Amino acid sequence: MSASQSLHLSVDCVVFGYDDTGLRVLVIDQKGLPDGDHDGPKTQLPGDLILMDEGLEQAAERVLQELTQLQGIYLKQFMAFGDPYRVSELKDRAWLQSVRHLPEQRVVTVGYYGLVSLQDYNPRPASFAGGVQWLDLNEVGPLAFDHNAILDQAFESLKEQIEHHHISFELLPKKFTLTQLQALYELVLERKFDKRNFRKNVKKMNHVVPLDEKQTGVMHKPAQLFSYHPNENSK
Amino acid sequence: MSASQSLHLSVDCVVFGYDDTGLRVLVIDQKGLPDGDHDGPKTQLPGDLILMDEGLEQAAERVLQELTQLQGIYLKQFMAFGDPYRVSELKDRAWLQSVRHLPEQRVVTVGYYGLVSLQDYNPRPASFAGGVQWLDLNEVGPLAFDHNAILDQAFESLKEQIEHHHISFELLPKKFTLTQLQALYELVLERKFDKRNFRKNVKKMNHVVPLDEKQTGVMHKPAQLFSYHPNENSK
DNA sequence: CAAGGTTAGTGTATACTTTACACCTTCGAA
DNA sequence: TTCGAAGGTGTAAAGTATACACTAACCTTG
Repeated sequence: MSASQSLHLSVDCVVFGYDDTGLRVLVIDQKGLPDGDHDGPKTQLPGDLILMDEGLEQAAERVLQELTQLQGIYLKQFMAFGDPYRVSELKDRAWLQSVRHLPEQRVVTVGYYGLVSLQDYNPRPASFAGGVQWLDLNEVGPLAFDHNAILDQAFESLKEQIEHHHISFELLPKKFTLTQLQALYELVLERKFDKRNFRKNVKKMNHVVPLDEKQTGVMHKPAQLFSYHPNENSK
Repeated sequence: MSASQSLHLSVDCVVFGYDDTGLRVLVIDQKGLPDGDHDGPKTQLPGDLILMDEGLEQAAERVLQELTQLQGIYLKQFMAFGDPYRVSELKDRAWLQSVRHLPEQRVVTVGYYGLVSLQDYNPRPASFAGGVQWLDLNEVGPLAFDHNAILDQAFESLKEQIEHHHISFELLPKKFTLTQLQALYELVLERKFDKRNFRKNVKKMNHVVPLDEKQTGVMHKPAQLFSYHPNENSK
């Protein structure tokens, strides 16, 4: 019954970044791939095997830090992916052989999605060896392994969570305008909102508080800035 | 970087069963425990290591079948649990030593919750070697490992899912009354509903269809029976 | 410095949804 | 026949969601 196993466990991170130009996902190049005779995809989600003494979320944090320099961002587990052959497709062989001791080994992965404001964080992706890119969500090409499926699932989870939990603010700068907030909701939920109705709803939320400050450097009427205060529950 | 690992992966199942007496969870005795000098908990959620060539959901199905005879029930993955020390507590040592080759080994587990109608399925739990019990949700004592936390998380997920997906019917007999449906919602969501309003809402759902049949054998006005038809979407 | 471009910001009327609430019906048992 | 027990039904009032159009404030350019 308790069969002897030998499999690996990894975490993969789907990091969503937002700024006024849209919603993006962080991908990394598969470094160490010998140039030449491979035509499979060369990008993947940041992920790696977990270490023996670290927890899952801890592993996700470490992997992100190591591969992308990102630190301290919101992370949430959304699903484990354990198809026995998820890393065995032909297209992925070359890279695994160049990187793993046991490239044939089954790998189960736990997916985390991360949220980050591209404006506040400015994570200068290209600073690290091995390219790091922010791809527009609608222009993500084929990724390694089952990473396209993992990405889709992450986006589904984000959609479900954003309406019921206060996570949208993780994607926005600390000080944001209501137009930014609305645009974010429209991108994630893939539908439009009426400006006046949207603002009416926001004003009912006591965790979104107006600041004594306005936008600067814009060539139009500057907008009021708001910020997120998690514990403004009563009042 | 791609650290050599040696850890095990398991699935654990939180099977919720419902009948007119309430909502229950399936637990099993830790069989093979030497009697005597252990005073830790003796029950746990059904779960086991996954086999090398099976998927996660497949493993959950197999484990349930092996340990509890249950087959073909609704199963949904809800979370992976990977604390490095989740199976290392003192209370759990004795059992692991009696069952595993490598009792000290770290085990990451993927949680599935299952739903079953106790009335239709009648899974005669005690029929299998090693006790299988349906515990009332409010009377679950301490379980092995982190299984109480896993159970709590499963129940949270159930609450979130039941409102937006058509899973309540998995807990009900094929033919059910609106009172049964309402009682189920009240148990899961831990709040009361107004009978008339509840029924108004149900009647808007075209996937709940009335049958030409009534309850029998009750000592009061017999209720209309309904059943669930997944694909009654338009009309 | 005036005009034009651009986004910010605001209120009301209507449709829809949610809530609160009480009485008669139908069966089996006594 | 009566009684106990759950089944089944409608309406009014409150609250929520939707649709919709104009003025305000800043920057830029001529």
